[in-house]
Amino acid sequence: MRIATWNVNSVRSRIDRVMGVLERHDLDVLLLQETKCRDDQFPMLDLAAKGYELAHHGLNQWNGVAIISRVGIEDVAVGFPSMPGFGEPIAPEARAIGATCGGVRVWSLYIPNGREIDHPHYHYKLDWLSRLRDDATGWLADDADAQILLAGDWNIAPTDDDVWDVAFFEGRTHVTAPERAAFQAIVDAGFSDVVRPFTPGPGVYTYWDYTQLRFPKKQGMRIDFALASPALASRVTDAMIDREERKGKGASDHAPVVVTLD
DNA sequence: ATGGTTGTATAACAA
Repeated sequence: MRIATWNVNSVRSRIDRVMGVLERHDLDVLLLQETKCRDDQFPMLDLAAKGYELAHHGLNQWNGVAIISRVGIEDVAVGFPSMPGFGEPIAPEARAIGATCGGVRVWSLYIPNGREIDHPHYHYKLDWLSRLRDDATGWLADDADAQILLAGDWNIAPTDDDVWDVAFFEGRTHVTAPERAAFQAIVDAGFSDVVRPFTPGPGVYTYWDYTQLRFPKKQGMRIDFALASPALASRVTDAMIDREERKGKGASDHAPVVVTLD
């Protein structure tokens, strides 16, 4: 079984690349973030022809998360139970969707960006991660053998090796101590990064800004992660970051992250 | 040069 996560940055503008990623990696499950469309706008025709089912949660042009699966989609959950909204008045956001696919509970997660340190969105980001940690801790408490994958765009570089220049990020989000602590708290709850052992750093990234020729200059960030529960982590036999997908005209600014299970 | 690029509800936007 093979599962990938990818911040696609608009599924409508990149459906051909989505089909290519599914085929190239022989994916059973693809978790997407930033689909940037409502449920009724999702381009499903080619996917259905290839035997894939869809669970999508999209409300507007900004967010949107999806699960594409050819091994079934059961018990779909729109958001995790304690997930907070954002804004004034507080509005729900399409940043998490969960389902059981082929016996694995998968979550496609689009963690809030944070925008700027101490911006209201930054505090929302930390609250969002704290509530995810609390819920995920409960899932493992209910069933220590649960096979759960928390995967997506975390908008956090957990270590200095995960950014191209530490000095550049001073005073910016994604690398601050509270964000890194929030990420580590989920690791401490029992969810381990199953990709890093197969893609050791530094200099290994999943995201490159569109501007400033960041990709050809190899100036990226590792911010997309697949965190697995203990029972699922023990099944992982391989993982890779599909840097090739970032090349060429019409690429997303993120690369797919692919995990292979026994 | 608070600059560049890309997405879409084309905005005094979000990423």
